[in-house]
Amino acid sequence: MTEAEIAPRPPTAGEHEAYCAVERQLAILLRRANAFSAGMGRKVHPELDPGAYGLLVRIEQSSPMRSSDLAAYLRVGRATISRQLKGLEELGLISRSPDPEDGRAHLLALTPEGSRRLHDARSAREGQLRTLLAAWPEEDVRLLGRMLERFNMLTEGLNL
Amino acid sequence: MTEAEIAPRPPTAGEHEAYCAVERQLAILLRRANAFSAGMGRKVHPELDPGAYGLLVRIEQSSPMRSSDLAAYLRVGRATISRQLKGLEELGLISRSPDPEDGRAHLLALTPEGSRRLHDARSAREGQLRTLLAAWPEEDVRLLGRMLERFNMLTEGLNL
DNA sequence: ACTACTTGGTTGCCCGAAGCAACGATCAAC
DNA sequence: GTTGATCGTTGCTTCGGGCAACCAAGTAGT
Repeated sequence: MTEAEIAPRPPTAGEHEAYCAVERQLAILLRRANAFSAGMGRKVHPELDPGAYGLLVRIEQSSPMRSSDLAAYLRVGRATISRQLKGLEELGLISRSPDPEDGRAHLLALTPEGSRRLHDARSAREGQLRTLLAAWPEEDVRLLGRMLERFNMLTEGLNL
Repeated sequence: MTEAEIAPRPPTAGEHEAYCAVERQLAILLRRANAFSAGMGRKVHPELDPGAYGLLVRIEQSSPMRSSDLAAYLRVGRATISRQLKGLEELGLISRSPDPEDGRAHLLALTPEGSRRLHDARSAREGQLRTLLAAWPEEDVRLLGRMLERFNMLTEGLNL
């Protein structure tokens, strides 16, 4: 506890353990990510596939936006986004209008129907999370949210 | 802070906000999960695909184990596990020996080579995490690890 | 002991997600 | 105005994963 401050760079044993724990738990979570979000999405709405939910969330909070930005934000190629957006447009959940300032780009926005569906899905997911975290005190839930937010912010500007 | 204990069930406004924050950040993390673990795995070892890492971790800490248990733990079907294990066996990273107590089951274990590769990959991943979390004080890293662990434990016995 | 059901594991078939490359269309710069 | 970069879309492929069928091996019922 005393030598930690003296040596800022050498790989401390306790430091190693802390990173290793994060690495371990993150590996578990990421490995289960598919099954988890599928499980969440399945109960929310059969037709609104799990992947689409993440798109709608982002579109809502940053519309109007271009699909390239969405792709960069989610760390996937533009091709993937394009296909998923096509599906969402056919379902009438989003609209793609040409950007008046850039003839190449399209501006994305939620339709009223899309907005309604998103809010339904969100409250359903919140309900599932509520039952999952039922045993936690509210303060811990809040803390988990903050830690996840901080972690997500780290990967924001990164092209890893 | 006073009324929370009195009313254990009504959906408090602050409570709602807390769950909503977790839901939001979790959605982001899960949506990026593919790209993230792919990014981690790519730099670790080109031939050891990202999904395999999670299997090796679990096999190491719980060997000898059966593939069904592995499937249940990772929330995927036995078919998926079977295929991935076949690949790992062909690479010489794991061994599947018949269970002496149950003629149907196979017992999984890491080979020395598999153990070596796993440790290499783990320290590489820890290194990446270290650069990612470089700005965090050690205590926060530890806290993140604990919160993730608690969250993962919630989904442990669950068949969601 | 013979049959019937259950469980562990593998394989075939299919689907969805995602990357890569190529393309048309549109800016931007020189 | 020609060249180069950028935005979006589409074909092709790969990979992960679910579903169902199957075999082998336990387990239970009679």
